[in-house]
Amino acid sequence: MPHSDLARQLKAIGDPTRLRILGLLPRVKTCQAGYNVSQLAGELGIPQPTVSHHLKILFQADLIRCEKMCRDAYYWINEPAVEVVCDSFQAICRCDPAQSAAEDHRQSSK
Amino acid sequence: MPHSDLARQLKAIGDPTRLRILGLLPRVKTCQAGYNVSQLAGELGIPQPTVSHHLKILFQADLIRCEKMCRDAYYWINEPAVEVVCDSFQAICRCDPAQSAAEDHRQSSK
DNA sequence: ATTTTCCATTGATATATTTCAATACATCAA
DNA sequence: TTGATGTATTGAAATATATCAATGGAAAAT
Repeated sequence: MPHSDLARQLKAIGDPTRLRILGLLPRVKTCQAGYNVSQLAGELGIPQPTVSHHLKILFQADLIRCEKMCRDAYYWINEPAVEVVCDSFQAICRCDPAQSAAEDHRQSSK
Repeated sequence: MPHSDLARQLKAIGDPTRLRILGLLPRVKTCQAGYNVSQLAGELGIPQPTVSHHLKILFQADLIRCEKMCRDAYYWINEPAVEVVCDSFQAICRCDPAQSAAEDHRQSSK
C-alpha cells in the first residue's frame, strides 16, 4: 500500500468528531441496526449535514460500510480495513530503515 | 485519553511526508545515529525547513523524540507512544457502542 | 396528491495546513 | 573574528478542511 493511501485513511481517522462517530458505530452490519444518520446527529449533538460529511470521508477511506434500509442509512465499521491500517502503520514504524532502503534500491534497479 | 488528543496524534501520522519520515527514523535512540535533519531532507528530496516543520508536528504529538548532538539533531520514533495510539484507536473501534453508552450514563450519574 | 421524514449535496465562511524562501540562531572550524 | 554548517523560526501563498444553513431528491405516511 502506498504511503499516500495509508495517509488518507489515517487522516480520515485523525479528527475528533470522526473518532466519536466510530465510537458509536457498530462493528458489524447488524439487523437491529444501531443509529441511523439522524439519530447519530442527535447523539453527537451536531447537525445532520455535518455528520453526513464525516461519514462520507470515512466511507471514501473504506473505513466504514453502508446500507440503505427503507428510508434510513445505516453505517458500520469496516473492521478488516481498520486492522490493516493499524498493521500497515506499525509496519512502517517497526521497519528497519537501513534494510528498507536496501529493498527500495533493489526494487528500483530491477 | 480524550478523543481530541488521540485525534491530534492520528492527524500527525496522517500525512504522506510524515509517514515517509517515520519510515526513515530509527526505532530507538542509536549511538551511530541515522540521519540528521539535513540528511533526512536530502533523502526525502524536500527542503530542510519543510522537514523541520514535519518533525515539529510529530514531536509535539509525542510520536518522536529528539536529541541534539554537537551541531546535529537526531530524531527517533517513540515506540511506546506509537503502540498506545494503535491500541487506543482499536479500543474505540472494538468497543461495544451500547455498552459504552451505558458506562457513560453510569459515570455521568455518579 | 400532499405532507412528512430522512439523507446527500451545494455553497459560503472561517480556520487549518502544507510548502518553502528568507532569515535568525547556535555551534564548530580556520 | 570570520566563515561555514546545521537547525529552527518566520512570513507568505496556495491549498485543504470543518462547519452548517439551505436545498434537492427519494421514500413513506396521511
